Amino acid sequence: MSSTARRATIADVAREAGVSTSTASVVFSGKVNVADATREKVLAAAAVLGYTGPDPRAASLRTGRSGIVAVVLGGELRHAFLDPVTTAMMDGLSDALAAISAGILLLRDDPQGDEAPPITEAPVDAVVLIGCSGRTRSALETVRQRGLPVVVIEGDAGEGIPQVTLDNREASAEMADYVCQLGHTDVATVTLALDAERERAPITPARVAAATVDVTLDRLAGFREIYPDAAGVTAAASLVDEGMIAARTLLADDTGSLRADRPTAIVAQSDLLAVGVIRAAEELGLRVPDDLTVVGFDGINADGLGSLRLTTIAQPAVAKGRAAGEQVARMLAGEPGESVHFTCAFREGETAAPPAR
Amino acid sequence: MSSTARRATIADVAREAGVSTSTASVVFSGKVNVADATREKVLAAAAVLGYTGPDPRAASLRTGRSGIVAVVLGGELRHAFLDPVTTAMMDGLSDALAAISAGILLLRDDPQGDEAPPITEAPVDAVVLIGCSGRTRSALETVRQRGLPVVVIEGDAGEGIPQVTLDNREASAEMADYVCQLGHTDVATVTLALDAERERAPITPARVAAATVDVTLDRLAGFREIYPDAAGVTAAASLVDEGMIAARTLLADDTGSLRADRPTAIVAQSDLLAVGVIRAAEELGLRVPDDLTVVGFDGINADGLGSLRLTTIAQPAVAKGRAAGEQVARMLAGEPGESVHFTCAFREGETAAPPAR
DNA sequence: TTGTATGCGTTATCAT
DNA sequence: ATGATAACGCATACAA
Repeated sequence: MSSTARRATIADVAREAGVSTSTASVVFSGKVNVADATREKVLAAAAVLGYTGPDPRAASLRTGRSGIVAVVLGGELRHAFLDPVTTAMMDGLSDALAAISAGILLLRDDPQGDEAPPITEAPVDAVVLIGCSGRTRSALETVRQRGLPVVVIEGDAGEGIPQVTLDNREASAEMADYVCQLGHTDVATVTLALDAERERAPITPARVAAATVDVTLDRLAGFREIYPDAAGVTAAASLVDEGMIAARTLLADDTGSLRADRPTAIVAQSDLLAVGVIRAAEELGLRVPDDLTVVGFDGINADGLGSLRLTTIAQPAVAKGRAAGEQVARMLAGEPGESVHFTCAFREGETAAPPAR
Repeated sequence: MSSTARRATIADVAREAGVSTSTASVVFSGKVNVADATREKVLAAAAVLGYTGPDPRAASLRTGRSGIVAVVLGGELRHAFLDPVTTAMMDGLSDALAAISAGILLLRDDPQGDEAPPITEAPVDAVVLIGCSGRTRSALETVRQRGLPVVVIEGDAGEGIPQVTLDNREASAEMADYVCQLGHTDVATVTLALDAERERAPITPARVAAATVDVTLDRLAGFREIYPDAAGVTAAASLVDEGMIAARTLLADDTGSLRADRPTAIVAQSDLLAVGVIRAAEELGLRVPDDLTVVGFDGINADGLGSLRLTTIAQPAVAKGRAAGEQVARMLAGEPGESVHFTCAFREGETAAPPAR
């Protein structure tokens, strides 16, 4: 606990051991052969001085590598942990990054006061963006100029940046078509947030025009291919509670009683939202799917539905994360990064049926 | 894209601007007053050269700070993301760390091949350990010798390391006592993992003696205060599926039919496990709480129970995470860290009742 | 196999 | 308000 004494450096160790600093350095990095005798000497000296290995800060300045990959998440970190799709992607990502033994630095997207964006101040080797808003773009520009590899999951980061994408539009259209085939003409949608404001409100052309979240727009566009004029509401986040709030505005009036003009089907942009919609519908006395068809998106095997299985579109979330990690690994190895495209799969459940009326 | 050209450094910028490097540096750090005119010159030069601000690696070597706090999680990262208690703690932690604008570096506990432990090679300012096994101890020693602040959540890291603790034993005893008061004499427990092996097996004195996970041991000890001889099974992780597996071994025989000597109550060490126990019990034709009392631990408002509310012990998980973050902040500010102790609160639900027999 | 020399890009101290 | 200088601690090219 001699806190005043300067910590021992590799130079100290070398001196103590009676060797040169480069020899001592090599003992710890193990990149060059060292005679057993000298190694012992160095290790002994290190033990004496309480030297615990190279300082990561100095090493990273020297080598230009920190072994850290930043993952920038849109919205608050707490949402990230609460969203099953995000956790699944993190799962795949951490798996792929473990292969190059890189750590994951969690960074948030938001402004965080008036300070410089954290990405620009963190010693990272690469950056993975997950569903980030336009606000991140400028910080991203900085990162790119520094020559760091960048991969984007579900978003367009501009020219030459490898993306991991999903066929959101096509899959959404397929789902809407399924609902249409069932005979529904009166359909509404509950979407994810349109922008960083995350406002809960009916969808209007003006709001769509000003939207910045591609996922939301793409899924909405697919839905609109089949139902161009359908009503919709935006949720503030992909949460069960948000689905409930949205559903109430679609199904009931201000007094809480069912509206006569309520839709016979609701297409939610996420499974969590769909679960919320179902829960709210049941609270209002509607049976699913008899009185109301509800479909989701993601395929996360949501809990909380009792024995009902949600009709949804399954996306390969873990694979997306892994793909992003693999591209980072490639780029770090000097190879060019490539965009990777994934497709969803329709998954029939028990929450959709022909309309009663 | 002039990839061959060396990236501009602050020295280049200074030269271009016709000022000294220290002046240029100060323009970017903003720590000292600079004449507006010179600032403009420097910024202009930076723009010309495509200089995007100080290199974080060099800055962190110089200042000794990287703005990164490592969070070491026991077990696989994927489990961490799947465990509601962990995500709640991360939530509180990220909140507290945001206050000092530190990023969170996710590190796993496990051996990770034969390489050096990642903590020792990452440029971090502090370390938070969450439920780590003894294996981490040695790596931790290294970190401590480097003088980095360390805080441990639910675990003993030794001498002088601030801990964030929970009254696991007392709370478990309280819960066991509640079950006892209901009249149950035939009670079994489903525990969390005893060690890093995470074996699913009946609890034996030998296994307990060799156990390394304090949380499991403490909760078990509290339970044993009331039911010293009760049977128990360990689960591999805090997951619904694990609870189901454990429950089947307690309630049914190899052929899948109910055992005559089955318990009338099962005390699970986590809510997720309890949900699994309930699900398995229902599959076996038992009604909860009429035929079987099931209680949990954590208070996470688990989904998947239908309208049934779980009788459990609620722990302040978010507060625990926040407390850890606050201690890190304190220690980084030079003040001594303190251990913080939290207590749980019994929460009555609808999954416990007197035994039928 | 070991040693010598140099620079990675900053920022802090001190003087001006 | 600005500038000169010295570390920060290490890893590598090259020589011996």
